[in-house]
Amino acid sequence: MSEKYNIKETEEKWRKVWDEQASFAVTEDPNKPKYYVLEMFPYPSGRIHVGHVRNYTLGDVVARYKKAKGFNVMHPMGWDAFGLPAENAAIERGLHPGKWTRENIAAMRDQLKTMGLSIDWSREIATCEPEYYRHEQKMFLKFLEKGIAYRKESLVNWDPVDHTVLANEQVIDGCGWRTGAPVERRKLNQWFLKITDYAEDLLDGLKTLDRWPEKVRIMQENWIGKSKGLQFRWDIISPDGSRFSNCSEAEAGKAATIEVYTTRPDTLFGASFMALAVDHPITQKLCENKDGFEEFKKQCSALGTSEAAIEKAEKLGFDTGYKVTHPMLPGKEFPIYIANFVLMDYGAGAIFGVPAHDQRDFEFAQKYNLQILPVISSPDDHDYTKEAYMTREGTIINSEWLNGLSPNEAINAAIKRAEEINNGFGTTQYRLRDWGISRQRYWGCPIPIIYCDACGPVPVPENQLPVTLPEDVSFDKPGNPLAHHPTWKHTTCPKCGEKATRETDTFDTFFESSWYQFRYCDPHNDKEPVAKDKANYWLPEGGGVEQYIGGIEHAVLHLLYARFFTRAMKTCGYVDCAEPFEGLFTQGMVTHETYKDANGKWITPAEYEALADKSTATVGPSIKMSKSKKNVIDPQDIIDTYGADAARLFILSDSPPERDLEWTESGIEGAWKFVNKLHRLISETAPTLPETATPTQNISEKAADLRRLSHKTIQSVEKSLEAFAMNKAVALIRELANAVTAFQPQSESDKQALREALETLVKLFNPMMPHLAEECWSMLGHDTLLTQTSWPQADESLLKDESITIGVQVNGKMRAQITLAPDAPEEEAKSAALAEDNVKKFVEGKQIRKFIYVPGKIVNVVAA
RNA sequence: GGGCCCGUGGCGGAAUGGUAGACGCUGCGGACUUAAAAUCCGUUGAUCUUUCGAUCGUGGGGGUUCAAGUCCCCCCGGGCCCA
Repeated sequence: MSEKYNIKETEEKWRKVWDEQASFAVTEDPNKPKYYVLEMFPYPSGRIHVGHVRNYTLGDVVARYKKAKGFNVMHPMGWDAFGLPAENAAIERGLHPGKWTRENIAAMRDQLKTMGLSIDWSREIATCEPEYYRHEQKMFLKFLEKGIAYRKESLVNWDPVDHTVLANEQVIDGCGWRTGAPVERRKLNQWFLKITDYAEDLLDGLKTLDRWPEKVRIMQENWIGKSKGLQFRWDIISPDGSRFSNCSEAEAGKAATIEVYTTRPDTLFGASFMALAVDHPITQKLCENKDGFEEFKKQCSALGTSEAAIEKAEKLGFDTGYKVTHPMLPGKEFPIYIANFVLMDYGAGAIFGVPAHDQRDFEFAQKYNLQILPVISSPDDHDYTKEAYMTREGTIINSEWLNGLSPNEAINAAIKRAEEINNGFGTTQYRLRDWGISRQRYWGCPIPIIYCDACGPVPVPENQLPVTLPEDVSFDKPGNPLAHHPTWKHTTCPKCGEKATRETDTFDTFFESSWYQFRYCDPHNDKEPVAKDKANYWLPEGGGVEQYIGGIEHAVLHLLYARFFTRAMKTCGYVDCAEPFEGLFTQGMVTHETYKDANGKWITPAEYEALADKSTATVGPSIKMSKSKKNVIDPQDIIDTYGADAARLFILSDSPPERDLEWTESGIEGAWKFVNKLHRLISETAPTLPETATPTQNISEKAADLRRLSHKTIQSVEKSLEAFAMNKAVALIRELANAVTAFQPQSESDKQALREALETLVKLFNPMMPHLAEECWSMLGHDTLLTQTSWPQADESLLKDESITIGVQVNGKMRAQITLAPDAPEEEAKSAALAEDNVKKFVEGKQIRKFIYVPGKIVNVVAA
């Protein structure tokens, strides 16, 4: 009767139809509410992985559902196409990064297309193409004009073997990831964006993002790290007891001072040393000609620049021999050290050490035998000889006029006193640093600047944009191929016409992903990044991407940069939007069990399955898929074997999307079985159904039940999808499918109810399994596309049950069940409950003290 | 050290303070089949009980409530972020 479902053929058929009819192409339509669904775009590594499948399936469910609900949905896709892996491929395999990238894009586009995503492919972008990056060069120059971009010297991680700059994540245990050589700290001139100017606004904006996970907002808040503190001065004393002066002759005699910033002025009196950054302006003065200082400087530079590395490293200091006087304790002096854990970039590059209340200071004090004086008595007998007490709870002690206060009171009191004696002032600081955007790389967007000996850095004139990358590059030499290129960087100064050279650095690739949400609105505009009217339709003032979806790993950097960039673009008049992403969802990872063979070597799931004797192998925990652990599943194999719909269904059904999903063979098989079951159900039933699903009078009890379930399921699936609970939506759909399977129509009206149930079912599973849904819709006799059909409307009158079974408790324990109308009066519930044998049994001989009845929910008889 | 999240059957997971375990996977029993696969039906928290049913049960301990997986306090374990 019914043929086996040919998944591959059918899925291909419908994708072709959608494609030919441009079902997902979208334009601005002022008569429809818009809905912008965006998933974080992929890096074109060459093949999609299961994480992509999860990400894009989630987005597609939202996009298809919202489309059916009548929204004008934009669901675009593109490629985060610049980045280091392309250069690595060039070095390892001799492929040009551009060729490698574009081939990968083509391959991955084909793969993504087999997933059946409702994407408007006409909006596809690739950030490595001049059509894209020319606009960010223009924007950069505009930022420069507005003071949002600037140039300054800054520290980088330098690989002395490769002669190259390393990102923090390329520094492993203080060594270059490729060469293994100890990394050095170096100073380079680099370009920065003034994200710190927006720190307060970025913080304020977080409060409006009520459709973001709390966790991400907290992470960003911590990253911005607003703190109130005290900035004040300490006087320097020379080793011979005279007041030190680094001032000019004219000012000689005045004491030199060090500006210090602290968030913990409450611990002021616990100070026992002062520590300066190696590159603090005064450091060189204090250490001139001191034995061992140059050696110490080298040690510090070997540490690299990442906070994590500094945190882990042993705390080392160099004693300058100078002292400082405590501004609040006249006559009290402390040694000045240069310390490896103090960075010029943080605070003022100078700290006063309070070993009892800061862990780094504590470690430092132990090493150099400095006093550890507690100035807060902890409520819980803290052992000050073991570690620092950093909590802001307790009472201030050993602190003169601060004694007896709480730490928070003491902070205010200390600031007040410093201001009174004109020694300092209360101030706000941010942990957030300006965004360094220079990368010494080839495969990125060239920074459009020309350096002229006479004129300095000069912007590339607009008519010479875009500055494109040269194609003929070699990766034979270490370092940046742009810098080695024989001709590319040589040009003339746009101002004076003399010989000049181009900036050979390129932008950090976070630059591209900071504004792509705007580019999708107007992807082929060659005049400007985005036309204002299009931007204002999709991303208006006070609106953003309705649903953005991606991994939690981008919680801070990408999302913060994009929020900043949006503001910078607004400042420059490009757009009116303030917050780019209104709704954010962060999905969990996809994990898989790990396997080791008898020799303790990692083996793949397939190799494990193929073992003759599985007991020789060990099965490890289910962890994030990684090539090194070999627990990777290739989604293409899955789609080829089970079809896109089954892959999508499985990914949605087993776990809530925010949690980790464990990939299992039995899970994907279960999904595949359900796909086939639905197909069988509809292909067998469809021919027996009447043409209309008009509900009729006098229908059977069972048909009425089925109708109620159909309509209740519409409502509950809708609710689940709105709440991003895709796993629950799938469960509800399975329930309806089970009810439909069990339903045996006896009459014409039964069959109409059945048609209604089936059509509802198909519409409801369409967002999850779109190919199958389209096929079933067609089998049900429709010649219009389901993709263009609206979401079913739940009939209010069918959402209520005529009778309902509720539990009866006696003293809070379940004893029986009664069935009555949902709105039955208390008297009726009481008599029904007390008539139950099992209730009688437990009430017998007792007095009913209380009778609780929550209509439609529960009865509780309290008896004693 | 601080902040946030999580802990429910053999497993993934459901449960506006109101019948804990929906839905699925696995297992077990059965139907169909020469046989198997596929499919379909039944069953599947533990213990006790012939049945009806009873007792226990959401990491542990306390509390609030007629009623707690859910709310509050303490503890244990795991994860993430910040120090």
